[in-house]
Amino acid sequence: MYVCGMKPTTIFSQEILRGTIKPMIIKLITDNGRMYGYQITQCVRELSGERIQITEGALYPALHKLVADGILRVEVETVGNRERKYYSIPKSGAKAAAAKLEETNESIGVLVKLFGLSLYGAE
Amino acid sequence: MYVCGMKPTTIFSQEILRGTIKPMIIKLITDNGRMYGYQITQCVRELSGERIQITEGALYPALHKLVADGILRVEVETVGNRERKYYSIPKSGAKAAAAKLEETNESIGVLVKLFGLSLYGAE
DNA sequence: TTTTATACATAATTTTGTTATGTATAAAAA
DNA sequence: TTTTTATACATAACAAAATTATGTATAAAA
Repeated sequence: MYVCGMKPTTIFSQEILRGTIKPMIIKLITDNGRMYGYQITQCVRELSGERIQITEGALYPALHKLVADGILRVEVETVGNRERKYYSIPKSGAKAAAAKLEETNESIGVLVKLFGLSLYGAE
Repeated sequence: MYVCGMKPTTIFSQEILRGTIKPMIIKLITDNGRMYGYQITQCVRELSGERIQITEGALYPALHKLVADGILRVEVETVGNRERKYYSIPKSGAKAAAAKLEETNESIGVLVKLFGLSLYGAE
């Protein structure tokens, strides 16, 4: 599980992340079925080895945009006494979500090539 | 050599590129010794399989910023009757340039991991 | 009882890009 | 021969997408 309080120990370029937040959200929800906003930030934080902290100012507008675009659907639930907004991918958004991920994967592949890294399985 | 007029045939996310222009410039100049602006745009275009077209509005401010930061040095040359500004990495900027590339590589590595791709040689 | 964590949200500002515009030379196409 | 395309630089207006700051509210831990 996620352990809080750890500080990033390695260098990381926040700027590279510009444009990756929405794809990341789609990726996580594709993999996990449904997630709520705060959970997404913690999940990304953990998966990135404490390197990426998605800020609220970026997260919530991104989620709202994805819902407006029909790629995500939202369901409100009250847990304890607190509100949670669970996001998932509706059938009607599955195709767009998959296309976005495909596009993102290819773009990362191009970056990998340009910077001289090697992507396992790439031609 | 570069052949003009080809149109991108594959999907590509321009947004993913946000933040990658300066690292790309550093990478290309590190590899090639010295380059001028227009040459950089064509090189990136070719290496990316016609997917990435760096616009002048992004390129020149980025180059000027890198010079201002001491990471690049510029030398003006007249070729034919036209001006070229060659950029290279001065000894005094080598460390910062290498650090920036290292940071970029690690960031791309994190993206690769988050999106479930595999980087050859990664642990 | 104060701080930290959870959970949402928006407004002001900054960063970083695109699009449009500008100057100028050289080569290719109509 | 004239127009278009390519080369080569640059900046200004605008848009997108982030950070930072602020706000509300509950729950748990220090």
